[in-house]
Amino acid sequence: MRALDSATGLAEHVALALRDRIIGGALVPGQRLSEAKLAAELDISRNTLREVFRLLTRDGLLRHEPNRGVFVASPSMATILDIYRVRRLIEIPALTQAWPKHAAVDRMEAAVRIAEIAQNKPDWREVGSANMEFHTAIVALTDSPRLMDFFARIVAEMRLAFGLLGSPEELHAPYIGRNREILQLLQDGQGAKAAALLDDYLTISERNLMSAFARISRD
Amino acid sequence: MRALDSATGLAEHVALALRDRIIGGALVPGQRLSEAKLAAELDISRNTLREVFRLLTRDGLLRHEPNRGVFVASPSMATILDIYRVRRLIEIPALTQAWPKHAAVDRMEAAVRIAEIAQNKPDWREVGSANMEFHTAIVALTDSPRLMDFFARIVAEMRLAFGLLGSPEELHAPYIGRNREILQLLQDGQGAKAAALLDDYLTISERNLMSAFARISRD
DNA sequence: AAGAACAACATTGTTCAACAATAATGTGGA
DNA sequence: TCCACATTATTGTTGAACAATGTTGTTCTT
Repeated sequence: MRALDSATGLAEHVALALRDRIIGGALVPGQRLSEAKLAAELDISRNTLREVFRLLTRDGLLRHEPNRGVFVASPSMATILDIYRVRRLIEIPALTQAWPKHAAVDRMEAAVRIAEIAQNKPDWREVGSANMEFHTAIVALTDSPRLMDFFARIVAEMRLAFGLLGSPEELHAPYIGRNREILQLLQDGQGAKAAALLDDYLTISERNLMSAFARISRD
Repeated sequence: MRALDSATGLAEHVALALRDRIIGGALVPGQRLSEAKLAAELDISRNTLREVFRLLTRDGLLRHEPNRGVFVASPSMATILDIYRVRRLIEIPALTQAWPKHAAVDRMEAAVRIAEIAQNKPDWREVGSANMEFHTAIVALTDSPRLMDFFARIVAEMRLAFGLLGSPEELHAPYIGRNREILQLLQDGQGAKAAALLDDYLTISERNLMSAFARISRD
């Protein structure tokens, strides 16, 4: 038997580890992942690795081509556009109709605080994580298990894109203060205004991502 | 080797078949699916069956409990509520901002026509399928691969709920004419009005489903 | 007789080795 | 050079085996 895993599921455990390597940029987008090599490297059987692949494919981090293998997903401009369209569709109504005392508001507040602390270290990777958590908490305001599942996939894809782009400071730093404002408005019962601010945020963030993307595309 | 499969992937092929059995009601919601028995019955290996399970779990048709097995998902009222909330969130903006000459409009029209023909046979199961296709086409108006993926899962879960409820006539018949109207408004460039009509449709449909659900819950 | 401890039993989780099916690669001939 | 064909590598699938966990049934105690 392998090492004792914390919860359940060796596959899920390994998937977590592989996800970090993908998001962390250790695996280049577009790169093919050989079943035999990776299975040996991760010290799991091919069958289990295949399950890991399926899990990560579901999250949009891997792409599976029949009889050819799996590849690290490579986000394109179309990917970014689609992601932000989805984010707009989900996050804005979530904020608009949110109940200011919803438990997820505490999650939002905690995320903002963590981001502010990490900003002073500074630890931009943690700022990025906290920012994602902030938006995940926004979706949690809906209490919709399906939306939360769906958004988790979106978050994974965004992290992949961020890791690909590097320069976490310029990608995450500008939004910490804005998140605090959004939170404040929501707590004051002004969900609509908070949503408007979020809309701005999404526009700016999307533009930033796209231009960073254009930059590396010229290489 | 097994029978020659049409496209690629024995697992996907079997998943299709199993999905039909689940949706068709051959498998009772909540029922546990034994790996050994099902693998023998479907004439595939346990490993492949496990992959099938994962595919259907992703679609929300199966529920996986670690070390206990997989079970046919059993939709609850909470499921229906969540599904309709998601449908509203996705379908209404899709229609509102749709381009009347989008290719998906043809899919909508084809779906309406098929439903009208099936209504006269009458073949209520086909009416149901056509109705689903109509709404799938609405989501396709967005050109968002992520939304389309997501909605496919929602559709699968709805079909499971419909199959569970039976009485396809009262569940599907009332909406054929309304779908035609929605299509007409969209083609006339009145996306907003079409969306308003769709909103009504969703309200009525949700209420119908819920009351049908309450009926069987009293058994 | 009721309930708890414990021993079978069954099922899922994971691995391994093998072969089939398909794609990628290399080689020879026109 | 480029096509056809054999070779090789990789994925797809299987079956058997064992470990880990859950379930069930039995016995012992009170």
